Amino acid sequence: MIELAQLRHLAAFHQSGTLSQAAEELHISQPALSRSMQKLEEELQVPLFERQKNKIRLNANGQMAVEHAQRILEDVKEMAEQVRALDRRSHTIALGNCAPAPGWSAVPVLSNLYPGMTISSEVQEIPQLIDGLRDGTYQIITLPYALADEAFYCQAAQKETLFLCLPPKHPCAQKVETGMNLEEIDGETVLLFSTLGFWHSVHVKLMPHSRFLIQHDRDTFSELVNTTMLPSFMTNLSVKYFGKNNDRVLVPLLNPEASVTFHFLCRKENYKKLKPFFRQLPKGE
Amino acid sequence: MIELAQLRHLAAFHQSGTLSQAAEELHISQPALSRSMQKLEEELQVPLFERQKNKIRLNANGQMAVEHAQRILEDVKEMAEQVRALDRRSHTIALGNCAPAPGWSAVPVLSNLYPGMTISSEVQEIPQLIDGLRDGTYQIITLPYALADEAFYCQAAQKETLFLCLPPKHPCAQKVETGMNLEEIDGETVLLFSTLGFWHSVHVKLMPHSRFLIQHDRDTFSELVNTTMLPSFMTNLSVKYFGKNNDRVLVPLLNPEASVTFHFLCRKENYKKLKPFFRQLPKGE
DNA sequence: ACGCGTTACGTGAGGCGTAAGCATA
DNA sequence: TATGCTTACGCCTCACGTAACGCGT
Repeated sequence: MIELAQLRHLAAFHQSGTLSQAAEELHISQPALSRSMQKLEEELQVPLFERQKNKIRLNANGQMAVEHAQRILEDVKEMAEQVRALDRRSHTIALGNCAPAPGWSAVPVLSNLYPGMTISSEVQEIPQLIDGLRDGTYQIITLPYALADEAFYCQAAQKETLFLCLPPKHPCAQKVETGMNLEEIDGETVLLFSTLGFWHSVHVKLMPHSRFLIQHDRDTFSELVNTTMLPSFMTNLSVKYFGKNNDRVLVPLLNPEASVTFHFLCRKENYKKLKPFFRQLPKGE
Repeated sequence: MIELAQLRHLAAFHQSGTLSQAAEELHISQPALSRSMQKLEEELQVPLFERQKNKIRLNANGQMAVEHAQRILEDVKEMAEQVRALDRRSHTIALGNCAPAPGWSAVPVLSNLYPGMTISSEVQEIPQLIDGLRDGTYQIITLPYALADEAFYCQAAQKETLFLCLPPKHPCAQKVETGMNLEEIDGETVLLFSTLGFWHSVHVKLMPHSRFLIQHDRDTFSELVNTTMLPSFMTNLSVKYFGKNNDRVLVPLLNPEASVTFHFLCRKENYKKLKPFFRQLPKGE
């Protein structure tokens, strides 16, 4: 019976060109490799090498055998990877979010309800979220709107409201009671924390003339908020989950886009398992 | 390291459904198989089975693994087959003929010139011969005409001439000196020996109204030739190689199609090796 | 009680490394 | 002389079979 060890040996010889070198790379002795190849020839009932007294090289049969061997070894590797990936998927609940906030509330709930499961949570573009829910990349996704789809269960959850975050001396800070429209500061440079998901597109849409200084490090971001006069954003949820540890004024925004209700979706066939999660989702603000 | 033995064991289990039965089919003990599967799981770092106390079955991981395993085992089998086939080809000279006669002369010559080589000779349709020469199925082919092709070397050899083989009392038997045209007996039932190659199409073309009683067994054919009044065919070459052991009259045929010159072809890159053969080919009749 | 799967234990085949031999550059 | 492949020989691992056990039907 042909064994993978022999194919590994053959492939190694093909790479190295000599038995001695291949043996070294395989961490076996050179005679062992020599015998292994002899046995492979025996089992195929076909010579794979042209041998001279102290020289050996692949013949046409051997070259064809090497090609097959490489493919087979690749396939074995792929088998291991795919099976491991499948197993991994069965132990993880993948959550795909349109913005950071839904993850803040959902991840702890999932961890509690499904101990032993790995919970993954990431922010992604909306079309990829929907595709991902369909193809199994995600078990749960969040959208900033309701989506009617035969294959999906969809439930409304938290509402997130955007506030402009201004230094007290900013001209607009006085509108803290009345609220304001985002267009009023269009053109001003704004500090943003990265991976805001769909919120980013809202900003770009309502403030087409602004420059956005995107910070990927949370500490750097906080530092900049405190040490510059630049406007930035907070939301009811970011305050709830991370607090508001600065002296900035939170001015409500009157644009309808500044307030959304997150919806959690899963494939209908998964709803049964995820029901406890959906029942425990926070509602309202 | 995963080994093919483990994949064979896994596939066997999938087929059988129980370890005991699979072990029996594999001709190993049931505990050995149990351990083998445990080791495979260990190497994949993933459970492949759902185990109850005295029950075991594949889980989702296992099912995926089985599919991969089956494919891999198929590929290994195919590797062996293809390598063996390649080796076989390198030890055989495959001769493809448009009619039986060229093989009669060529095979002994090839056997002499290339001892140790297996000589295969078969009759095939002309288009398949040409394709086969191109794709390596044949090293040498014979055609009833010259073929000019950049890739081929082509050399004329023997001429074969068709005779009508009639019982002495047949009305046409008197034309043994003058010769006759095949059309004169169109409509009569004729005895044919099988695998005549392109000759068959000649018969059908010149005698469209005749019925052909095709015999695949040479003894039966000879028997029928001798015991019936039916016409049949012989050629200068069939007489030369097999003799004419009956009392039939051989009437020459005047149709131009009744006489052909065989041409032997090989791919130009093979000509060097086959040169001795081509130089020893019989010429003329 | 029987069938099936796992664990325990001793054994033997087979693959391994070392050493020696031989041919070539 | 150095390099590289093969053969000889003894060792040791590892996969095997037998036996014993546990559990469910």
